[in-house]
Amino acid sequence: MPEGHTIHRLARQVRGAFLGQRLEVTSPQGRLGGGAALVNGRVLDRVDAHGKHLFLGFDQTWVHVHLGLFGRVTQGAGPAPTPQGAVRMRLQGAEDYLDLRGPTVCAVVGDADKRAVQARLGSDPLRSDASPDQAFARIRRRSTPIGALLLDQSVVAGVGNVYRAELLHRVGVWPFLPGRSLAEPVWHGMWDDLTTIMRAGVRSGRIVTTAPEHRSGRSGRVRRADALYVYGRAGQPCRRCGDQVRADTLAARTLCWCPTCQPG
DNA sequence: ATAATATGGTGAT
DNA sequence: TCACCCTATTATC
Repeated sequence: MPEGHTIHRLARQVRGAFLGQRLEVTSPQGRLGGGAALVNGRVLDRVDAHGKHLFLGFDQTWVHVHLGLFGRVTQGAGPAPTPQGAVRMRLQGAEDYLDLRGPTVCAVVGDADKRAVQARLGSDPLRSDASPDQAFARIRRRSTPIGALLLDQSVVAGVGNVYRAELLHRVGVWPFLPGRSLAEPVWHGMWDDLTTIMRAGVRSGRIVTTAPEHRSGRSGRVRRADALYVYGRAGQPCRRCGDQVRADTLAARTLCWCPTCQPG
């Protein structure tokens, strides 16, 4: 679930259900620990998403959330039921409640801490203040493969293993191309495409990158097996050219790519 | 029942 | 590069 689109969608969801409300904030199974008392009973006045980080604002005091690989959020109507499993944070608003489980980060922080986190993050294609030029400046001074730089959150914030693989395939870029060898027009094409597919992800709540002509099912909802070009498809035929999708480890994660569509 | 796996990240070696 | 944290789902005995 959690790449940048998930976090921005979550931010939208939290704004819709809780913004402007005085919230009951509790931490049934720890994590927020005593921090819950610092924001409990206060008004949620801002919700900010940057890359994979979410910040819930209570007048300069923030709850910093990072879902990591396993984090999940459930929201429901009415008063919250007895917590099931390890609920790390629970919000109770006027009409809805929200439970957070399995996050890598869930902590109450100040303004300065929030700024420090964001200072470490690169441009987020889903934010209005995003700068593709800043990202490119960081890419072009590295010899690291572009496939690794895309996962580096200080270069581009919000890209995960699925968007990395799908973007590289859609734009036909060789994953091992050194950052400094990436031509500027190619980067701008990548940025635009990334913005498109990530915005679509926020809208639909899932990652779908295939064009209709590359799906087996012609109509209706896009089937799970039809949604992606290469991610998770090692050894299977490329949807575009039929060549075998291969898998390599890049930046400590498995990257699937097509040697024909993405030549070196 | 147990193991492996996963869309993430940090800190030690 | 590895160990480790966090959890749910799927695969394998």
